[in-house]
Amino acid sequence: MAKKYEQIADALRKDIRAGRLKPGDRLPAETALAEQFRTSVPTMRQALSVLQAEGLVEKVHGVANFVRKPRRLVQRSNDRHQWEKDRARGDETERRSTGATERDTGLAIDDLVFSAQYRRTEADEDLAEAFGVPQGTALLERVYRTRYREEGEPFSLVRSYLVYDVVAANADLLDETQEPWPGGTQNQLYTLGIELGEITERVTARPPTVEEAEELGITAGVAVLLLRKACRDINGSVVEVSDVTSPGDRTEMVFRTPLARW
Amino acid sequence: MAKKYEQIADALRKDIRAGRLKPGDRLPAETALAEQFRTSVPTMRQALSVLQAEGLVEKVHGVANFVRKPRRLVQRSNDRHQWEKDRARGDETERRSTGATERDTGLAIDDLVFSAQYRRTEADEDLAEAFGVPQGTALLERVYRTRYREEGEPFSLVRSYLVYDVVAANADLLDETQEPWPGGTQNQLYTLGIELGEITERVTARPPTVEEAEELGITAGVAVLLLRKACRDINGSVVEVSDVTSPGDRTEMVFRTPLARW
DNA sequence: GAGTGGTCTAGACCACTGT
DNA sequence: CAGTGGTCTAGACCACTCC
Repeated sequence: MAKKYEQIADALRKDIRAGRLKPGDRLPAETALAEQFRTSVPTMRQALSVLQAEGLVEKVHGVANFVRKPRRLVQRSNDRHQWEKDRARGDETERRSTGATERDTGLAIDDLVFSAQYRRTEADEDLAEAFGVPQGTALLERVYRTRYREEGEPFSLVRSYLVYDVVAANADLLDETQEPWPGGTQNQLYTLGIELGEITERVTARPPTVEEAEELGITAGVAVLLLRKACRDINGSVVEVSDVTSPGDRTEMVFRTPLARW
Repeated sequence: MAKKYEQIADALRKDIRAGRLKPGDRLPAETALAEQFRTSVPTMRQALSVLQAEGLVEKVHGVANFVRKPRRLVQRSNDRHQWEKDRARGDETERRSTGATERDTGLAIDDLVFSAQYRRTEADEDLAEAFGVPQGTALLERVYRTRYREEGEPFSLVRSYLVYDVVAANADLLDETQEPWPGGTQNQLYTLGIELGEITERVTARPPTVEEAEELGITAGVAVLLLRKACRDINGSVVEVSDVTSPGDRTEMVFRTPLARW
C-alpha cells in the first residue's frame, strides 16, 4: 500500500515533467489542492514538501506554491587556476578582457553582476591552522557575490582571506572599490611579488544554514556545496584561503588531473 | 517570537553538544518528550525532524529516536590517481600491500570491507556520450561497496563502467571473484596494454533518493555527493567511467592542482 | 502483544504578501 | 483588507521492532 502523500507527489511530479505544469506556474491554493486530491491540508502540504526537497516546487509564504524554474548550471573547473596564472603577468588590456568566472560559465562580463566587500578581521582557530599562523593574526576578508543578471540570487558566495600585513604592501589591494580586479587574485599577488605553486581544494556538502538558504535562493532540503581552496606560493606557504559556498542543485565542480607518462 | 519547534530543537541541540546527551543515547518516546516540552506530538516530531536533517538525530521506526554517532570522515584525494598509476606496473606483492582506498582513509585493509558485483549492460544515452560510443554498446558494469568493519553501512557506492569488448581480452577482468584486484583498475587496464593519460572528475550534490538513503545509512535531508570520474588513455579516448556516491555529511574530496612555474 | 514511530485527519490561529 | 502559506493542537489508526 502506497503512502498517500507519495502518490500525490508522484502525480504532481509527472505533471511537471510532462509539461502540463510549466516552470513559473502558480499552483492552486493548498486548500484547493487538498480538495482536488481528496485529502487533508496537512497531507497535501507533506506532498508539496517532498517536491520542494527535490527542487521542483518553490513555496512562497503568503503567496502560493510555484513550479520552480530550472536554473542555469554553473561550472567551476580547476583549469582556471593555471589559466589565471598564465595571464597574471599579462598587460591590463588582456587581463581586463575576461575573468575566470566568465571563462567557467561561458558568459560575457555583462551577463554577470559582482559585488565585493572588504573587511579587516582576525584569524580564528580554523583559519590560523589553514594559514599556519598564530590565532588572532590580522587577515583581510573579502566577500564576493556573483549572480546572473537575469536571476535574483547569487550562484556563489566567496569568502577569501589574505594575511593583512602581506597585502598592505600594496594599498590598492585594501580598497574594495578596485573590484572586480582585472586578472583576479593571482595578479594581485603578483604585484606583491608572490607566485603561486600549488592549489588544494576540498569539497564537502551539507544542508544549508537558514542564512545560506536565503542568500543563495535555495530552499531547505537542497544541499550546499562547500569548497575550501588553499593557495600555496612556490615556497609552500599558504598565501590565500577561500571558502566558496554554492547551491548544490546547480553547481558542478570539475577537476582535471593529468598523469605523468610511464 | 521564536517558533516552538525551533526552540525545542535548540534545547536538544545544546544538550547534545554539551554532552548531556551522548552519541548512541536513546531518546524518550515522542509522547514523553512532547509532555516534557509541554507541546503536542506533531510539534515535537517537527523539532526532531530538524535535528534529523542536521544529522544529529537518527529516527528508527518502531524503536526510538537516537543521538547519532558522529561518523568517521572519509577523504578521497586526486593524488591517488598518480599514486595508483605509479604502482600499476609493480609486482603483485607491492600491489597487494595497500589499495587506494586504504591510502585515502589511512586504514589497514582489515578495517575495511569490500564487495563487488559485475554485470553486463548496455550504454544508455548518458554513458554513450561519456564514452563517445553509440548508445547500446555493451559495457561491463562493476558495483563496489566499501564500508568500515565497525560501521553498518558503506561510505561509498561506486558504479564503474568499461567497454565490454575491450576488457573481454582478459577473461580475469570479467570475473568478480578476483576482487579486490591488487593494484586496482589502472593495473587491470595495464594488462590490456592501456595507459591512462588524464582523469576528469565532476562533483555535484543533491538530496539522496530513497534507495541511496537506505544504502548509505543516511536520512533524507542529508545530501549525497556525486562524483563522476572519466579516465582517458594517452590517446584521449575515454576508457573508464565511474560514478561515486558518498554521504555528504562524512565525505571530503580533495583535489590538488600543481601550477607550472613562470 | 506491548511499545514505538509514521501517516492522516480536522480545524484554530498566526505571519506574510499584495491590493 | 483578503488570500495565502506556516504553526500548533488533539487524536485515530497503521507499520515496524522486539520480546
